Amino acid sequence: MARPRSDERRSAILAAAIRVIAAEGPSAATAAIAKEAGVSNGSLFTYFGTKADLLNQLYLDIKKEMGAVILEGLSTESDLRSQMLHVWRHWLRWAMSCSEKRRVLAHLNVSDDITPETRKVGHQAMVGIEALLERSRQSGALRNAPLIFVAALVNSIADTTIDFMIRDPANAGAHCDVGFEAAWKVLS
Amino acid sequence: MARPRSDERRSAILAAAIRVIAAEGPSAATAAIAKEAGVSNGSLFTYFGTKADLLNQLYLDIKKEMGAVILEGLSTESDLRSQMLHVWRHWLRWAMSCSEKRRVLAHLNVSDDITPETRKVGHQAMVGIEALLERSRQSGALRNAPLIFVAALVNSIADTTIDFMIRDPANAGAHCDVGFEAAWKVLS
Amino acid sequence: MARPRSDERRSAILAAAIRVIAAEGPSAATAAIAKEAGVSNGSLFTYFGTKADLLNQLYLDIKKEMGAVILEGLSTESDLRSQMLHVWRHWLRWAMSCSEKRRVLAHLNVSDDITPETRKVGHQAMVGIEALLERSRQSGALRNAPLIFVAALVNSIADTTIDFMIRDPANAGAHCDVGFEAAWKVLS
Amino acid sequence: MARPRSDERRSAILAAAIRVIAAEGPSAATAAIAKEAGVSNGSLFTYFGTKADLLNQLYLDIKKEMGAVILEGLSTESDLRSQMLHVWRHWLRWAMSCSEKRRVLAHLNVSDDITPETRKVGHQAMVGIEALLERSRQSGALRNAPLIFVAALVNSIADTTIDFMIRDPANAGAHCDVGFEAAWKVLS
DNA sequence: AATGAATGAGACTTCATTCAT
DNA sequence: TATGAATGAAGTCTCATTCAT
Repeated sequence: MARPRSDERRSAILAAAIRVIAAEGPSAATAAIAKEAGVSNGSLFTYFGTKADLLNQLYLDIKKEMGAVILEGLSTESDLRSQMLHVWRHWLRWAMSCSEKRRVLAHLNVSDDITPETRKVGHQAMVGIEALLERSRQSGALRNAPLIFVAALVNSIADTTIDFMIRDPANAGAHCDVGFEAAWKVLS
Repeated sequence: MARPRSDERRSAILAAAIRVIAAEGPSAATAAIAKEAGVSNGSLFTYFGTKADLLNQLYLDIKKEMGAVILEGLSTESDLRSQMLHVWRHWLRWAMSCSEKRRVLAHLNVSDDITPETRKVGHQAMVGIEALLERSRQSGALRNAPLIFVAALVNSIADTTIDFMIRDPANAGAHCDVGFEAAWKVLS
Repeated sequence: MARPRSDERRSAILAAAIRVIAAEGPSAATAAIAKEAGVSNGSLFTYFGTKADLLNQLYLDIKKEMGAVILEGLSTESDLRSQMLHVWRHWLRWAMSCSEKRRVLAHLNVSDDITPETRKVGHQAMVGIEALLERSRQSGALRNAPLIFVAALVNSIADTTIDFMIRDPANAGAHCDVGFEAAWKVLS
Repeated sequence: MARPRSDERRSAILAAAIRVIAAEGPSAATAAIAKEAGVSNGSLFTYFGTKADLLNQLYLDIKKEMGAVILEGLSTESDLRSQMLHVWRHWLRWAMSCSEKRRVLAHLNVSDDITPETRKVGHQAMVGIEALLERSRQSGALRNAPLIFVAALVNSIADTTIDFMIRDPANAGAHCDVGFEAAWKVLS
């Protein structure tokens, strides 16, 4: 009966947080985020009870989007390498086009404000890719290492690759392929 | 005589900074660092004009130590793989035994307080390893990629490996070898 | 029709205010009171235009109830001491059983939000007792002091007595009698 | 070797707190107190770690001063009534001349910020008077009641008396005597 | 040079009150 | 009229940096 809590506002705040945190890091003031969102200082706290809350939800939002984008349109029929390549390109293309989100994610990955619980949930968003990795490494040298270790390795290779693509966009395509080469070698 | 007198104090502050920042992140208060160093609040600022200053010098210090440790005792006569393995083990062993420094480095790597200039200088500390990498990848698939890209890839693989070694010290040796396997595959 | 519709809601808010303010003091949030009353945030302000409003009305409500309870069943035929004793016991018994209201009253008695006007009206609720006091002190040592001063003295003795009864309920009866002894001595 | 922490500043803050809290209650802003003290906002917190800290120390300060003033110049040779009268007059005169301190004390007496520990220590400041009360009531009607109850009764009579003296200073002397009359009756 | 008190800009969060629904 | 989201002023406390001693 009252003005309903608006998803639009919530999203506006999250979007603003991305822009501001990408620019200033997670120590950005909530007031700055609110202002960027065109929302009052206090309003931010009706949507997110705490700054840490906002950070955690932001983390999950981005992580989930990333996980979804990566698997988008993946055909399970093609051979593994093709599937991995598909995933790889989706992944890096997303990261290139949402470089702010990626920056934010990088910041939050080392932030003490993100709870272990949140990290666990965030990890769920990546299980689809892990499954693919599991199959891909089946006959590779690392077939007996812990899967999450292998996943982390591939992830770090992707991250590094993205860094170079962003830093040197002119050769983004080439970097992307080099990165894939490296990742695939690790798996096989 | 322009430098403040006691190198000891300077070192004490840096060492304290490592402990405190490892525990609380780079947002740790300068007062906390000074206290941990057994030095007064204000004294910190005669050795480091600014908090950012302290952070930058700390970054360089650690980076340089890491670079030096890694190359320590490297014999240039053995074959490349052996040399790389030697480096790899030195590197990860150092990271394991100085986990606080590593934590700090991880924090500073994403800190906005570290200037590009500092990063460039820090990079110098790694050129020795880069030379080895250059030779190692000579006949590998990535022989035409930018060297610093390849170096970054190997670096990120090392970082990830260290994470797992610290998280699961019981299997540190195994993780170390898995990581090396991955890195070597990328190079060859 | 100028009044908002539901007296029930109004009462619910006042009752909730007693519970919340007894627990948290007069700085309790209006939102907390509304919630405790099962009423919306904003609704509170259609019944009480202002937080200070609510506090003032609450003060009067409790004061009036107290005044009424005290005189309840007072027979004007018995001798003065018996009447006073009757009043005294009613008074303290009420305070014991409504300790939240008493706490609130104690808080509001020193609150800057209660206006002089409200205090004056609240005082009216006590005139019945004052009349009895006036007769009781007729032949006492304080017969020439201002009545309201004497009333205030007796009132403060009652308050102090109640404090002890609440703090040490096991001996509430004894404390009650000691308090009466003191009050009666002041009057005679 | 640095600028020493100044007792003067500490006192200035406490004095300012008295003025501001007397006027606005204990919810007065620390910033207002600092400003009134001619001290920076943050400086207040080097002298009192917390607002509650300040309040507690303020409470003790006033309570101790009151306790000292009351006993000042008390000759133990005169008869009990004279001693009590001496005390009574000292007490009320102090309260009259330091009405702000008294207001503050009244506020803090009901504040949740004052810890039980502080209250206990504050109570110590009054033991001198309690001893006198103990002797005074020796042969009175309340000789068997708990001493602290009797003390509280006398205290509340004093408080009420002071209220009237402040409210009606023209007759302060008369009120003072009436109050004493009442208190003495309670004891005898 | 060393100390640590002083400063004051901000940070996060709360809350009385207003207003769209 | 009831609701609860929106507002923004305030409040307490922290902290990098300066400065008196």
